[in-house]
Amino acid sequence: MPEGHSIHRAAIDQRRELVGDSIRTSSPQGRFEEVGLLDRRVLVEIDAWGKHLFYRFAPRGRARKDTWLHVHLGLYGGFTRHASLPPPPPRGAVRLRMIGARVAIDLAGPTVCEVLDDKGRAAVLARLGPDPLRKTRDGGDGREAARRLHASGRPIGGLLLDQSLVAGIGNVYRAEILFLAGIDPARAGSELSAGELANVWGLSKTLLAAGVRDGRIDTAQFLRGADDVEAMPGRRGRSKRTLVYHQHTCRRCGEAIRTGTMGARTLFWCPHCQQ
DNA sequence: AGACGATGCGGAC
DNA sequence: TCCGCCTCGTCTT
Repeated sequence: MPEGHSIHRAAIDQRRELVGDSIRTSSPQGRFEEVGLLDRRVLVEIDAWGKHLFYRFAPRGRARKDTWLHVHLGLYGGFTRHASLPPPPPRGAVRLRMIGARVAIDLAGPTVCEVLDDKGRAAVLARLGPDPLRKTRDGGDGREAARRLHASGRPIGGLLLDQSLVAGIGNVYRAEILFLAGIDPARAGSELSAGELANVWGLSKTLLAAGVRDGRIDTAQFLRGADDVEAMPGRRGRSKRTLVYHQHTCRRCGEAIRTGTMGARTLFWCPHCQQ
């Protein structure tokens, strides 16, 4: 489920159906102990930054300050939407259930589900680099991201997973971005030209935005002649189409795709197309 | 019934 | 560098 595109997709969908409502919150599974702090507050905004979601709740009673719900899905977290109210009994381990006036949303398996004040939220944001899916704070032209990537002598394949440099890219997109950019993942960030860094940023924007639009990862659409790439079986019906991630043969040149570990994750690349 | 893996990441060593 | 978190569909026994 979760690279940056899934998070922004969830923000868009939930914004439409939850924002403006007074939300009933509960933790059926019981592992979210602060859940009562949010109950019956009005949800006024949902914001996504990289792989993080922030839900802003209006003050209740005499309180003055907004309260933020911070969610990070981690590796296997996910949302389930219930269109009919009241929602059916929770299925599986539901950490948080939010019931609005129109829909109910269940959250299961997140790495992070916590209540934050403004300060706490700012501290999370301070650890994140620019997000190519955002239009402000250098989500714009990518100069800040290029600066951060260029400042490191570590391999670009690892840098793209470092959320403090660029926020939102995960293991699938890093492989696809570097393939389409024609960059060998082992090259140092400091070694990349301004043009290459601009290209990495542009591809990050383009590929992630397509992921938001499509509701899945489909990078095969960006390589001419790769229309026949087969969709990989996905866990929840959604399947992805990739050019190098979990592929054996290069779609462009036919060379065998190489695999290795970089940034503690499996990296896929084409030794011929990525120099 | 049990093992395994997955688009993530912080913390211990 | 490795472990553990904590979830669940799929595959194996």
